[in-house]
Amino acid sequence: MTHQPQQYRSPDGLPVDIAIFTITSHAKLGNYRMLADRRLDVLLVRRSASSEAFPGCWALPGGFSKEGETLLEAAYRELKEETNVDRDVTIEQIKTVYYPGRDPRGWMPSVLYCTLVKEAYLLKLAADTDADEVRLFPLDEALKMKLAFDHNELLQDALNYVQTKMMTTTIAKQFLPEEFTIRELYQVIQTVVPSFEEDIANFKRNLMTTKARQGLIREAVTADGQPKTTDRNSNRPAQLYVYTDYEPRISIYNSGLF
Amino acid sequence: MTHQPQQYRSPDGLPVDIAIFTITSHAKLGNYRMLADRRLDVLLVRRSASSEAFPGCWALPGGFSKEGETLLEAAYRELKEETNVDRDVTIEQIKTVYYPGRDPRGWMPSVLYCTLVKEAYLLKLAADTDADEVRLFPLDEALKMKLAFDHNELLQDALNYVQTKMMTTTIAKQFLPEEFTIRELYQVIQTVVPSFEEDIANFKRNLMTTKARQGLIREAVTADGQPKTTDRNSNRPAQLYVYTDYEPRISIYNSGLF
DNA sequence: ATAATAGTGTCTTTTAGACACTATCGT
DNA sequence: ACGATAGTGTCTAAAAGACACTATTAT
Repeated sequence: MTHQPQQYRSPDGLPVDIAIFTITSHAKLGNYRMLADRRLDVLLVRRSASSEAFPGCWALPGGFSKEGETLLEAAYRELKEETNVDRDVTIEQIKTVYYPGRDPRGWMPSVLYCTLVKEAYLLKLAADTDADEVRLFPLDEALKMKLAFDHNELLQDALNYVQTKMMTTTIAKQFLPEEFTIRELYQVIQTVVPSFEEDIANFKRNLMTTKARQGLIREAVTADGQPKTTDRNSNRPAQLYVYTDYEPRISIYNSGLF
Repeated sequence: MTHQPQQYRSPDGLPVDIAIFTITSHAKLGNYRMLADRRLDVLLVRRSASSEAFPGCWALPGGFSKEGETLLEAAYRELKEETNVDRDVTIEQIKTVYYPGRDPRGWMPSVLYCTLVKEAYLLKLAADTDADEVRLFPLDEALKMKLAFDHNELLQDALNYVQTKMMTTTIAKQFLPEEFTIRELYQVIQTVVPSFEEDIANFKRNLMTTKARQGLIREAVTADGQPKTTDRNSNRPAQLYVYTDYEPRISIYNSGLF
């Protein structure tokens, strides 16, 4: 990389880190079709053994934004480099950290992003990459590890952000297929925010029939207008739903605390 | 791809901009004590006529973070430099922008912060500074001006952030005295989020008696345990309240849309 | 008495929560 | 018939919303 001498010499990019979350499914054994267990995972990469700082440590993926590239573009590039995901995923900026001593090597801010990726998009990951270099960790496990730099804090910040957004926006859709069942929606919310608990019958009614949430999701229908169902979670088919583009401005799943 | 050691020298700071909001009071004329009108204002500074970029333009205050200083410390320093406020105010980070061509002079990201300052803290501002260089603008006016750089967008982002937080957290307290009336609280919310409208009698009842919001604010009492009142807004004294440290995790003022 | 804000009371509708119950399907 | 999930119905309690009413104070 070349640069012009200036009053202060500066890089043409900024360091960008990204927390890539996914929900993995773990089928239960049994004679009947049952709901899979689900778990929140985060993708970490291992720093090379010859790294100057934190060699061999697991860390959030990241890199420098390049000349002519926005920060968000750099985040998308990182995502693609690590997971080969090059699809319609949303990436959001969480925060920027910079304080003296953050990196033993000197000046090193970091702009933290996060994204929620459907499990299906990551199927190739296991096949294509060396699991000793890039892999998904269960979130609670990752939080207990000693990550490089201040990545434990960054990961916690990202988690808090996602949990808040999960209860106040429709980001659950990023973890769900286009068409999903009420139970799947409920399960996604609970996987991200375990303290969310509600009678599922009431959950459905509150979601579908109260004024403030009317139109948040609607029933999926086939080409000829018939209700669309799936039997992927149970023998008895269940109604599918889709999100509309309505974004309520409060906690969208109940009107009290969660 | 993780961070590479840098091959180039770099600045030891980052540019920091700060949106400083306040609510100004404007007393109405009349023979009786009346509630003041309130308005949301933002502080802007004028760039010098000899600036290389955007000379003479109004802009959000900002500057570079210094060596040995965190970004947040830099934001506090900026706040003090512009307003002489050196008190218990909260400053929050909103976002970081960086994209090619943002600054005609070259590399220029910006880390945007915002803060809410009580009007009382800014009383000296008018006296101490040249109003042609630093002054408060009504927010709607500021949004219509042609500000330097991308500060129109930054200001809008800051406003959106504050509006969202106003409805989902207790930041209203940053605009209020320690002890305030229900009406003052209501007025602050409405000043920041004009679409918030509610029968004030119901507002009070919902705030004080519903389970999810129980304990959010409580009645102020004197040393001997008597209810504390004020007559600053009306001839009839009104009960004062204080915030507790309870932070509900939903829209805290009603359970529907706002 | 009046103007202004503070505060109470009551009635109706909507929403929340608990929980028992029925339905469907593959094995 | 059974296991599992899907979905319905009903009763009670809590909350929201509309709105009329009373209270307090300086002038």
